[in-house]
Amino acid sequence: MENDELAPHQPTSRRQPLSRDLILRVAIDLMDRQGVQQLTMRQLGQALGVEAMALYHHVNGREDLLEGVVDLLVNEIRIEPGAPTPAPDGWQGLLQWVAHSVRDLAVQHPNIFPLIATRHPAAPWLRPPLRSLRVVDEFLQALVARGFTRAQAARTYRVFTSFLLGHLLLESATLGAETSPVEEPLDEGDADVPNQDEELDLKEFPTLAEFRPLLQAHDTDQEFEQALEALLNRLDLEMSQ
Amino acid sequence: MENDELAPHQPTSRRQPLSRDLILRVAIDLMDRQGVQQLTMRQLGQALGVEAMALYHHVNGREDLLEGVVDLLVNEIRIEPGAPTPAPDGWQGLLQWVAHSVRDLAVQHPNIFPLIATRHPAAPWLRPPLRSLRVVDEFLQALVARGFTRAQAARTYRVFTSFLLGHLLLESATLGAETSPVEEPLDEGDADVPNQDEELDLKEFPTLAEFRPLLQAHDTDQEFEQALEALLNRLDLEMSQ
DNA sequence: ACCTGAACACCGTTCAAGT
DNA sequence: ACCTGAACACCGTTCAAGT
Repeated sequence: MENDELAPHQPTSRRQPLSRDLILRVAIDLMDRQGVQQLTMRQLGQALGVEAMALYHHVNGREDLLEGVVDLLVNEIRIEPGAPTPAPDGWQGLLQWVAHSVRDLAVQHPNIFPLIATRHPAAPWLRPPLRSLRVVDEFLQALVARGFTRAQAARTYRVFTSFLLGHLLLESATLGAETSPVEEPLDEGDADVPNQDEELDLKEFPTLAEFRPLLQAHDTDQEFEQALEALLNRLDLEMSQ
Repeated sequence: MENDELAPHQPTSRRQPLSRDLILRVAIDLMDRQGVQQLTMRQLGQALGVEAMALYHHVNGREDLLEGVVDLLVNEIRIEPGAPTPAPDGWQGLLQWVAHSVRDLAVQHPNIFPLIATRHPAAPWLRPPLRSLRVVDEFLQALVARGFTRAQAARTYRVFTSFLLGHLLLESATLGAETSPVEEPLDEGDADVPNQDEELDLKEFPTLAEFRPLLQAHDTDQEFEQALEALLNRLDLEMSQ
């Protein structure tokens, strides 16, 4: 019943030597399960079979740890597909590929994506979620290689990051709502109405009550594809002017 | 040189009686200046001329405080203009109005907007930044009043919130980067190159170095208007099908 | 070289006690 | 009714000391 129930990443036996990379990966694992705020240096140390203070030899404090986690995850984004899949030869295909690559990241780490979305990048002209130098460099190069002028590529970077951030932050929030426990304030006096999981008083908002089924019933995948399609059309229009 | 330099909201003289609303407003004031993370119950108490423990009579802990701040700010969003300005009679005019209303909020509180963007709403079908029951109710009603079917209104709510979140979170991040101090890790050995404010090593990324001026030079206002325009066109197209 | 023990300066939060 | 003092169980982080 205590809080040491989460299985440590390593069994009690031998442990790997500490390294920044190992620390970051275990941190990601813990954050995926509990959320970012609940991750503690002491808990992270324990999961690695080490005292918390040992982490400071590989990581420059908690802020640096979070920065490292964000950087590691963002750098997993692939701008061009790997060997088996051929590189898309049109810019539309490229943007589709990148969009899905980033979406996979958001869906796999819904509890961490808000951190990626809100941490200040190294420079103000870097925009989450494409906020690592390597990734942005590759992205812009890939667009230029497909015929964009530099001004068009820069503009596309801005429009595209806005699109990804809006859609994926909302999608990850929905996914994260189940995983990440939000402590209930407790006690309401009379626990009379046992309204399922969703305890929400819509008496004052009849319009909203009417709309509720419509608001929850929607196809996330399809809407992402549609919005992406609309974005590509818009860019196509701008390009040809 | 200590940390009690920020002027308390009240002069040392007499102070107003404590209330949830006053507490929230002072909290907002402090968060605007220092960022969310740095706000402490003890510091907030001090700014109100009171011990931290006194806050717990009006606010249900720190989480509830943050929730209250988000709720208060989101409820400042006006769906229809007030008395002097006439209500827009088309849905395009309505969405324009709301978009600017939300944008004002983001620009006035760039340090708090990430909190609004990432906190889990009361229900999974509520989407930041339009995440208060009253605001969403009014929003949907306003759309229906302008001829939308309910399905169209619900869909517009989703598309519109995605749009706002993407654009405004990125805009507020740029604004917040100046206000919110990020502690520098310090010491790099040789402090040889005194490169202005922006200390970033682009040697490995020549493409990026080339692009940098293009990436920072852009008109935020104009791009917001253009993107909004494009969104309205897209919705218009969908409507007429 | 890498990790630990003990300590410091903080947190949020509780609760009995004051007025 | 509302606020305070003192205390509890935590934090992140430091630093001298161990091996």
